[in-house]
Parts: sequence; C-alpha cells; structure tokens
Amino acid sequence: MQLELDYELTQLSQLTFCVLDVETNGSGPEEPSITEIAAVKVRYGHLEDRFHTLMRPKNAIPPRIVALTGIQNHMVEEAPLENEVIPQFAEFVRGTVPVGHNVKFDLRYINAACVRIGMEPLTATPLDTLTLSRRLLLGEVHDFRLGTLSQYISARYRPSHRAMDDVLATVELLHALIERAGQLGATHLEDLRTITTLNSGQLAKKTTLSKTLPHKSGVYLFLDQESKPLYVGKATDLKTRVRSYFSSEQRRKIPVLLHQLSRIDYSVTPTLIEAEALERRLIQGLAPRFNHQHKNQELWWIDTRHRSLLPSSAAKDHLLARPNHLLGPFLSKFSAHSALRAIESLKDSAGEVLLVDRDPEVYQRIYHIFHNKMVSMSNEKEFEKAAVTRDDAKRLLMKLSVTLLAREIRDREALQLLESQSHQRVTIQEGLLDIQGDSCWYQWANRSTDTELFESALVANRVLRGGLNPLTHLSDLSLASEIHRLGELFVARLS
DNA sequence: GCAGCAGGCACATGGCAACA
DNA sequence: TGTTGCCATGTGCCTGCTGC
Repeated sequence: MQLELDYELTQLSQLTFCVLDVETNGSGPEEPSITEIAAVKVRYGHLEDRFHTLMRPKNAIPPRIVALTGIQNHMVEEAPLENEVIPQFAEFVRGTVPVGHNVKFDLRYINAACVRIGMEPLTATPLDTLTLSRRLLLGEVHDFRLGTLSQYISARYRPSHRAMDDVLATVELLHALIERAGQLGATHLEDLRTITTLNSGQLAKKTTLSKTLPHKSGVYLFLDQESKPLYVGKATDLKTRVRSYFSSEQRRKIPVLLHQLSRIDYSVTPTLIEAEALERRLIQGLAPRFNHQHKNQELWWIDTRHRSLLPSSAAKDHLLARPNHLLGPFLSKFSAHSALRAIESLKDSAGEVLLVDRDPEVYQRIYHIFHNKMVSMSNEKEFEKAAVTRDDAKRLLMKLSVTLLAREIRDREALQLLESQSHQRVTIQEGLLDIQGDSCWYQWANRSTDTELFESALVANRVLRGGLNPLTHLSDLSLASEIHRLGELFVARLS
C-alpha cells in the first residue's frame, strides 16, 4: 500500500512501467486459456527488459481465434503451462506500474491464473492506455482501438494481435499519451489517473487546481483571476466533489464558471452540518456571483413567549439574552408560521396554550392531555380511537423532541461552540459515532448517558440532514417507523 | 398561499465500446 | 459472441425563487 502511494507521488520520468499484453484461446479466465504473454519494462523512455512466452491452454484454439492472432495449436503444444510461466511473470512485473490497452482484461486472466496456482493476484493499480486515450484524444480519432491509435500517432510498431507486437505498440502509445498529458501540466502518476476522469483536454489543465484538496468534508471556494469569489459549495468529499465539476456536471452555468476559474480554496470541517453553516456564512458574506441558493436568505425564529415570528436580524439579541424562548431557526417564514400554528394547537385542560420549552414538565403536561383522552375513550370502549390518540401522542412528543434537538445545534451559538471544540472530540458510543461520522451531537450526547436517547439524536440528525423541518414534515411516512419507536421511548420516560 | 421551475447533491443504472 | 467496466444520464429528495 505504501509502495503504491509512493508511486502516485513519483515523477513520471522516474517510474518503471511494465507494459503487458496477453492473447487467449477465447475461453474465459476461469480456465487456463492464455496462449501468449508478453511484457516490457520501460523507464526514462527506454526499454529496459522484456518477457515473452507462448503458453499451453487447457482447450484447443478455435479457428476464429487462430485467424485473429495467428497462433496455431501446434505452436503451443510444447509451450510451458501457467504454473511455470505465471510465477516468472509476477516476478517480472514486481515493483513496476502495470500498463496495458484495456489492461483490466489482461489482468483478469493473469490474476485468475495466479489464484489457480496458489499465488496472490497482482495488487498494483494499473494504468490503462484505453482510458487515457479516451480522455486525451477525444474528438481526434474515430475509435480507440489500439490499431487506430497506433496509426494516429504514426507508431513504428503496429499491433497484430500477437502479444509482443501489441506491447511495443502500446509502449509507443503510452509515451505519446504521457507527452500529451505533460502539455496539460501532468508530471506525476497521480495526475495521469486524474486525467482519466476528465471529459476534455482543456478542462484537464484546470483539474490540477484540485490536486491539493483532501478527501474530507468541508467547503470549497472557486476564485477568478482577480481572486474574486465565483462560487461557494459544500461537499462530503471535497476532492471528489470538485473533480466532478470537470467530468460530470451538466448545469448550464458550469462551463462559464470553469472558464473563469483560476484558483480553488477550501476549508475542512469535521462534519457536514458545520460545512453547511460555513457555506451559508461565506455565501452571505461574499455573495459569489454563481451562487443563487442562500443568497439574501433570511432565517426565521419563533418567540415562544409572545407567539410571534422574528427574522434572524431581529432574533440576534434575543438569542444571546433569552435563548430558551426562541425556537428555530426555520428556513422560511412560511415554515416558521406553520410551526407556530402547531404549537398554538397544544392547549392544556384549562385551555391555556402550552409553549414549547426545555422544561421536561411541559412534556409531562402534554402527555397527560393525551393520556386523559385515551382513558376516557377506553372507558367508552372506543379502543380504535384511543389507539389513534396514543399514536398521535407519540408522534407529537417526537416532533417536539426533534425540534428541541434541532435547536440544540442549529442556533448560531451552538455552531460556534462546535467549531471551537471540534478538535476536542468526546468519544461516547464510539461505534455509533463512527458509523454516523458526525460529531454534531457530541455536546448533546455528553449530557446524556442514555444510549437510546443518543440514538434518537442521530435520527433527529438525519431529519435535519434531509432538510426536513421537524414541525412541518413529520407526516413523512419514511420516518414513521423510527418516530414510532422513539416516541414510545419518550412516552415511557414521561410516564 | 400555491404551483411550477430550477438548483444542489448523492447515488443508481443502462448503453456503449473494448477485448479475446 | 460474451464479458466487463466506464460514463453519461436519470432519479430522488430537498431547497429557494418567481409569478399569479
């Protein structure tokens, strides 16, 4: 593994490539079917060593394949078997970067033979000239067969479906492709592998901008030549996400964006939710011209004491002074209004509106409203209605718990706290955290020793990740079973 | 307030092209 | 002809924006 990482960071001129090719009798790799195998080691553009032998397959070579390769049955009758050839071949390839045209095809046969004779398959990650050609010569040739490509680059060796001829043709193709990639700034093996994911040579130049990005969650920032922000986005995997802009993005604005792109900055965050928060702040602060979402977006809060709605700007002072009396944030005024209506529907026996608070006593009172209803229904033998009421109670209590959990992490103070503490991760329920890969619930979990409550936090987290507003979207059936189970937990705790 | 559309992101899938 | 893997495209789920 370490060896491979070193390869990726080694300059192309210093690598030893092993260009290989196999011919078969047309049978699958599941039985001995290789008829010829050839390889050459190439370093600094020079052939250093070569390996070539015929091999005896299990079955006869059919006429169709004889016509294709020119290898006839009498030529392989005395040839060595795979248990003699494959160990020598594996030793020849050791310490090099395997290369071939559609190389995975060849390696399938070689590795199947390795397994049959009790050897480990070849593990080095190969380089495929077919894939590279598709990227670097797109639009220049009508197909990517080895013969077509050899002709296109005016190679001295022409492929003939004999292993060594094809290997030598592939060597020339490899050198031509490396030269072409070098014009785009590729200097290392890692760069060649990156190019295999691109869709045009022009874009290839700019993918080198993503070189330094890590495979971690965070926020990326596209900048133009004058370092003006073009676009801010978040990603669960920064490197993969940014590279996807060069290979698979279909949005109309993307070509224009990439044309103006000159630099990529990024910031790693421990969790996706923190990335979302940072993304939002950057968009609001920098107003990148290609960001439409979140631009001028106002968040809304509910003032539970006055039963009114507050925009973020007005809620700021309240958040610092009386955070327990604010519920939110909500992504739109409409969502906040819906939530407020839901809250106002909760009235106790005296007709007083029950305001959502962190005080567990409120839950107790809500539960008793439903409990009393259920008892009276049961007394009147309306068991089905009672069951519906019971389920309503569970759902409602879960709604409220999720809302409170949402508030725990989504207000700005909590997010700032998470950012400041992100380097001091608390390990609670280690397995769960690893699976979820999210530290946003650490501070909440840290105050609870209850495993199931901690699980409910993870469910709430999923609700938030899906962008569901807890008070307005919990009719979502996909969450029903989880909510049902967790609602039972809350009801049990309250009773 | 609502409907329709577009944006954003992650993931799934079917067709194509290469090999022998 | 059969197999395989890549990649363009589609899908799902949510969001915000705009016009009525």
